[in-house]
Amino acid sequence: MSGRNTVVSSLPARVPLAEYEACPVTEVFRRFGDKWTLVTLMLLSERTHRFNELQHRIEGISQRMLTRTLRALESDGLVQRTVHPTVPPSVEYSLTPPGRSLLGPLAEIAAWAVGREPG
Amino acid sequence: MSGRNTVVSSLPARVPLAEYEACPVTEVFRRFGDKWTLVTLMLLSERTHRFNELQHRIEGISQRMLTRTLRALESDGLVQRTVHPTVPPSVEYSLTPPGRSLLGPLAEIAAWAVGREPG
DNA sequence: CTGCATCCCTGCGGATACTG
DNA sequence: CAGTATCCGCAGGGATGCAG
Repeated sequence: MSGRNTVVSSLPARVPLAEYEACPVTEVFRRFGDKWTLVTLMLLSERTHRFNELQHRIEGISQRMLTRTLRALESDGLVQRTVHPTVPPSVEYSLTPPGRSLLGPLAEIAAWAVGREPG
Repeated sequence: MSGRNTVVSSLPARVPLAEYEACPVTEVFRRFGDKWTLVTLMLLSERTHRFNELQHRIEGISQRMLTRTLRALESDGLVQRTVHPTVPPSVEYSLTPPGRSLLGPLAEIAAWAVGREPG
């Protein structure tokens, strides 16, 4: 949407494609609209998890997708990855403060979604 | 996530795939994570639009995708489609009350997204 | 004007096998 | 244990053409 965002500010007569694709709000939904990001984030909101823990708690996720999901969250600065150089290696994932700050707004959406559930 | 939602309630030891996919919160993000739904919704939050108006205001969208996007929003009950049987036909799209009720939560996400923009 | 039908291309995501 | 590499199918989405 606008270079800032479309949800808050008023919209131009014609929404430029480039700006829309650069819109941070759009970006958020595209990120969390993928298959595994949301569950992963929610599990991490409980507590720190090891890689294997996550894989066992999320039914149906493959190693590949868990890795990709975590890497994406990490590069977004929402998740912190900590490697313990033991043998065998142990890697812990936890939410960063920005990651936690998302939980509030997320709960808003959740409340809305749940509120219109069946009827 | 859980049959209700994962964001609010506590998570099971193992998140069942079926329940996660049925989670309304997940569903919301998947819906709005697609390419055109968010802009469309935002334009409609301003006022009622005709099909052609929308297509001209959203740079880069194809007829096909605008149709699909609107149909999806309609079947979600977020958008109302009104056909005026004139020649040539005229079709108007507007937000339903449920559609409007989404704007608040959406603004929360927007604020969060904008808040962490560049730095 | 407002669509639907068709073709095609790309990227998401699953399955499997291999490494430090 | 925690990944990476490879292959591959499928759905999202663009371009174009036709229709009521």
